[in-house]
Amino acid sequence: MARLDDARFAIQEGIAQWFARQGHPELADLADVDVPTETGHGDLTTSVCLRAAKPMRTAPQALAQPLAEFLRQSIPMLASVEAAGPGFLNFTLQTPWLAQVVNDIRVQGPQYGHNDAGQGQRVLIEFVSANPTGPLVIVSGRAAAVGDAMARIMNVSGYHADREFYVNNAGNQIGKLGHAIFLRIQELQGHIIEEWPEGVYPGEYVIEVARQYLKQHPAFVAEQPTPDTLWMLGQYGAEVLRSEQEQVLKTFGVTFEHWTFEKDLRDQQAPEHIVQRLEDLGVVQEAEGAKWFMSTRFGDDKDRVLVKSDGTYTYFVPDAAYHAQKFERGYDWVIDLLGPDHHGYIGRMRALVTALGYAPDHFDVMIIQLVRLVRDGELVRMSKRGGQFVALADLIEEVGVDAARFFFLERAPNTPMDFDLGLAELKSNDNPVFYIQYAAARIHSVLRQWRESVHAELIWEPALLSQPLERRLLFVLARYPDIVRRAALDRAPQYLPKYLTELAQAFHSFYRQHRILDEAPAVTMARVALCEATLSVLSLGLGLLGISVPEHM
RNA sequence: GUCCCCGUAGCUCAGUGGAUAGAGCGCGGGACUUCUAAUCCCGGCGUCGCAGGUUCGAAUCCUGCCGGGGACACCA
Repeated sequence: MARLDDARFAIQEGIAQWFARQGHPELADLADVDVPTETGHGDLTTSVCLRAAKPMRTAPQALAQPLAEFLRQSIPMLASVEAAGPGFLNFTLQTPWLAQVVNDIRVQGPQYGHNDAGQGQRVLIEFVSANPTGPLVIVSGRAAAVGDAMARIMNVSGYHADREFYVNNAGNQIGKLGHAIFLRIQELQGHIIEEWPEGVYPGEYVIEVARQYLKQHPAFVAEQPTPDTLWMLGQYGAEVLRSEQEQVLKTFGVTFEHWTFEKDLRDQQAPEHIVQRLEDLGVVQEAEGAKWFMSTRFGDDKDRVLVKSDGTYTYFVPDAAYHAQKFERGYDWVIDLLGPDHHGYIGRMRALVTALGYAPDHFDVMIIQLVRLVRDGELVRMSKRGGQFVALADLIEEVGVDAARFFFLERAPNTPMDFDLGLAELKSNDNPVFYIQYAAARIHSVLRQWRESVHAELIWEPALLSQPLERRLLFVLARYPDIVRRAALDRAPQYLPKYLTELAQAFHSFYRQHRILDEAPAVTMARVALCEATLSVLSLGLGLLGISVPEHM
């Protein structure tokens, strides 16, 4: 149990007791106890008097005074309880009690911040899932950073989260890729390609794939582009490109527990099965020569075609089969990270989940908005279609994994972002990643000198951490478990970068104001303990983001 | 036309129905013979797009409107 929660529960308990004594036990539910948004309103605050005044037919202030008095006397870890403003109660924690958070952090070690928000539920997070027809682009990096961080955050929040990459290696685009490879091979074998057919990838990277194929199959001669040949080349290219994507993601610190291939699902006749299953449920009808899923019955805008009049499936069918399979695999939560162009897809997929009898509110879609690259205030153009684009691999090479991940995670996933290349490259105070890492490096440096020095081993004394800047740092450290839990429940990884910036700031202020090593031994001991705790939380938090913790900078 | 997301400080953005709406950047000033100055300290009057509504209380919830972006295929 986290320290701040202990205080929160003690206060809620006290409030419940007091309301019970007033003959209103039901009002205890109104007791919110939160960290105030503004400093100067205590460590924790409640608006319960404002909420309870009406049902009790009295003024908030009339409740605040006696309740404050009661809580002051009944809750030991409180230093003060103040009635303030229109009827808020502001609580200040006893500093030595708060200082014990340093021990909590030491004792819990890597478990600090773990919480049970997920109650053991299994979660499948599907993300990136880029078509295997080219290198990963920038927005895939954003999805990778967000999906991976969400998995890490949920895994310390009582969920069992798995990461999954879905490979669309069975659709038309594979044929087009095959065609592009075929044409490139022809080029390499001396043909001149007059013009590129519509829809065939002209990207330069295809030349490399073609070259590689020829190296492995020197006898191949590109003459007739038969469907079989194009399909075979497409499969070959898809696997080469998918494998390159996997490597780039690995460099980026992102690995997947599962890779699911559309082709495997097709081979297992999953599309046939899902159509059959929907037919058995009586939610399919034929019209205009096609088979339709009556998704409007389940809240969708319009019904969706499953089987076209030419007898082939729409892309929705394999996707539907895939999502059904996710739930069948025993996941309690299915989370998809999708691009903004897919939001129309949410309604039909949720309708499907509902039709199949799974819990639609356990199907979450996080929309990952577009990323625009900016340098010196100007847009850096990227366009996959034109064959020129900025690849994720280039971005990583240019700004490094840590800066890239931090910038992607800093903002709410579902708002469009400008990625400032100039700022990310900067190894200076303006770069927020270095600001946080610098705090860790400073602590490492201090602790190194501490270990190398001659000193007595004392038990550190919490009462010695009483300076305002020490207290501020203690309080930020105590908030960490809350931040992690909220990030997990709200699916909001951006809470962590913000928190870590605050933590680094609290540390830098403290460090600038106070000496650590050349104080009286007992003071040094307490501050060393505080530094260790800070380093520990910085490391845990950066770890959840997949960002390194340097010992030197 | 229908639906979704977004409009908050010069810029980039936080903001969980609560108090005087906050950070970073930029700009100006100051601080190192001291454990890493990649740091710290000081400086913030903004129609929270507009108008209604709900509420003791709204940037936050509801309705309408304005502006920006996106989605609305028997394409994937």
